[in-house]
Amino acid sequence: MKAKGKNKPPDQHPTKSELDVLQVLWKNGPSTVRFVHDTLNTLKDAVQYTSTLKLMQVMTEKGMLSRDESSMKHIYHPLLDEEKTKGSLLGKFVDSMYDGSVSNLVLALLDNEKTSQEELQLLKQLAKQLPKQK
Amino acid sequence: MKAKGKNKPPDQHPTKSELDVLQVLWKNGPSTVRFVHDTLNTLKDAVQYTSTLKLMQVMTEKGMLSRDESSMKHIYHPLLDEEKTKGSLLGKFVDSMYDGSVSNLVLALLDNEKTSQEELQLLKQLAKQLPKQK
DNA sequence: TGGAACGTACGTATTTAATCGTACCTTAGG
DNA sequence: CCTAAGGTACGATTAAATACGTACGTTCCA
Repeated sequence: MKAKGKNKPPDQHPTKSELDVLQVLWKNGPSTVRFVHDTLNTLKDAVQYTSTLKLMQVMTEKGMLSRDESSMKHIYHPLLDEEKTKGSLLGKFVDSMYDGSVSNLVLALLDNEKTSQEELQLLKQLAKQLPKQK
Repeated sequence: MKAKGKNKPPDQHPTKSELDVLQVLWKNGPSTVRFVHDTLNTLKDAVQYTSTLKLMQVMTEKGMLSRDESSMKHIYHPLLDEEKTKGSLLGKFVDSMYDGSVSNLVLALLDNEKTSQEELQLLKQLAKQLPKQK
């Protein structure tokens, strides 16, 4: 037997912490709690192992993850699709921040420090041709 | 006297609800609780007036808003700058969702349903020239 | 003039995310 | 065998965001 989840409706949106866990699984494939925990805490503030364990157990109850319990070290699998999930979150973000207008978002990128010089040049070009704001 | 706030450090990031309030103030200028409440609840799930009132009072304590109490109907002013606040939130979003890569975000927009046909055409053009992912 | 309509003040309940501590298994090695 | 290392299970706690109810003040006009 493998990949045994508590089959609940895989609905709701992940929280910030849950998204962090999902990112690790999407990027590295099904993993143990230990792996996810170590990966996240190399770069972050550091949290107890049991906190990560609990988080992932709760996510499993919520139907976001399933797990393979066949071996002692459980392997967790993401049940949410990366593209769909991110697409949905992006949509919500655009709605609440930019009035649902992708054009507005692109314009905002022009002023954002995350945007590289190279990207900036291209965006400026694009901006000139963008349709009027919704 | 006017615009009296409890002068606290105007730091931290707004929550979802707080952002909603700020959006109304940024868009319409300083307003009463009544106006903000009605504006938000025309389009949303509906919450009690006192909930909005309390939220805005708490935001004032946090230093996100100041208020003019000279008339009975208090007028609330946003203390956070719209561009700076949104820019910061956008940066965090790009970091947690797209590895800090604006290019990745733009690519994601190609598949998002919020993107109009018109915008889509332009984005496709842009995408071809985007720098390699970070 | 009195009461409906509309405001604010404020204590508090509810919910949920996030974090731990502790108890208890399993396994490999000396 | 027995114990240290490393897992899992689970109850409990903390902190913050949300959401109300109730008390009470002001205004205006029927």
